[in-house]
Amino acid sequence: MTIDQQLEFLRRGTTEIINEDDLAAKLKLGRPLRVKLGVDPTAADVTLGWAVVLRKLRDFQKLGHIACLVIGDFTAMIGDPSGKSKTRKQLSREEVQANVDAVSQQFFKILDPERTEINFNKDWLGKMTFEDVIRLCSRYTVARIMERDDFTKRFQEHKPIAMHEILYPLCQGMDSVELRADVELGGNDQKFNNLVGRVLMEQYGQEPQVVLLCPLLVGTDGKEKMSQSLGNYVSITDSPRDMFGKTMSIPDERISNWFELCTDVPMTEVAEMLGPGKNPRDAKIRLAKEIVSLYHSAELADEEEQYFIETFSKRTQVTEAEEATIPGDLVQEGGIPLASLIGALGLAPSNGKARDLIKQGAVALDGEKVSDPFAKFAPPDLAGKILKVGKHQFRKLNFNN
RNA sequence: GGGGAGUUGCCCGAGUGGCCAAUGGGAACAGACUGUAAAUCUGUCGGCGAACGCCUUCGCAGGUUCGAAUCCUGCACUCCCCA
Repeated sequence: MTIDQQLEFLRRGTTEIINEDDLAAKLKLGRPLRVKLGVDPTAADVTLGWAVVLRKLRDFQKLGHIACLVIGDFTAMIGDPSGKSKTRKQLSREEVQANVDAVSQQFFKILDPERTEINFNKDWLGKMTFEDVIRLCSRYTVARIMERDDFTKRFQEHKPIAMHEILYPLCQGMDSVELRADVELGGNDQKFNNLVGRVLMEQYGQEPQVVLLCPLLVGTDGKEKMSQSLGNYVSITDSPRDMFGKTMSIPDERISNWFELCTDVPMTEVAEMLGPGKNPRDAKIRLAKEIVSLYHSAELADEEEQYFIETFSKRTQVTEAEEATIPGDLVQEGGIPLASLIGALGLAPSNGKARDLIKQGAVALDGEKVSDPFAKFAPPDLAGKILKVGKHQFRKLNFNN
């Protein structure tokens, strides 16, 4: 590949590269570049949103470069400033390692382990003395820190900003210095932090890193950015069924964006699928299949398409579902109250809510709506039946005496 | 250091002694309609209980009162102005 082709390849699915000339120059060096990506050690699941950046990192690996992951076990104490100014407790290396181990398995569904380096920023940030910290702080000004729109906004709204929070960008910048990063990848919200890295690297006599930003994937709600805490996410470890279903629930306006960021389907093809006279639903099915194929397999993707069409489009009675055993201690004279069963199986947060759901007509047994919130059933009458709660929760009941 | 304002349910926010489990909005959930889309309409939205009801919740801890989210005291935290 020529340098131009490489640039073209890397540019796909990014919002900004600061700056392209520097990147071209670095690519010309002909050596493997060190491409940094910061990782929060508390995260449990890799979401499709996170995968956007990981996939870009993989693109660099494909060109022969090295992925330098920085596990923010030190910076986790601060947490990326978001209005919660609590200092979190420091995680022990063992705790961090356990998280990292769990998450790396997911990483390597995307990344090439041979070209991945894992670092922990506690190794250098944790060793800085107070004097080092003061010297570091002297290299940056309050005004520049306050440029961060998050800080600006909170300041204007009279919301608290704790002192340690403003150290966060500096910490991340020090990571780049320590790793001698050539490139730093990040989501669009990381722009400020990553740029601080550029400034600090120059201050420490290094060539500034190139910053490459990826757009944030909007979650399944179509509004907020995808995140675990908002519950609008698809995890790359989700079952094929969930992955397919969640993808089908995104608003139409997001289809194109999801194709661009989550799949390798050429955008010209996507434009075609969404063209005039086409049903966006079909494009969405294709999208769901692409995603399932990527993290599971094409076969499973086909199966899920069938299941989806049968169950939700044609509304055919479901015959197979996750098995659930009826807890024996629910059995009482006159049968098991259905609401209690729903609560006990975790299909509703409480029995009261379960009753509400029944009243609202959200509960069915083998396709037959149950509308009496106090309905009771004898276990043998329940065994083998499919319990449906809400739009998409199904359980096949069984009972052991 | 001085003066002032504030802390309510997932979020925002009303409530200043009983009619408050606490108005309203948003979010969320369910139903109808559909393409598990959007829009719209309807309903639910602290826990337990079949129900009268009971329990827990309005920063934390005490107190006054027959009765407190509402009054008093102390503590914690936040914001503003002055230095």
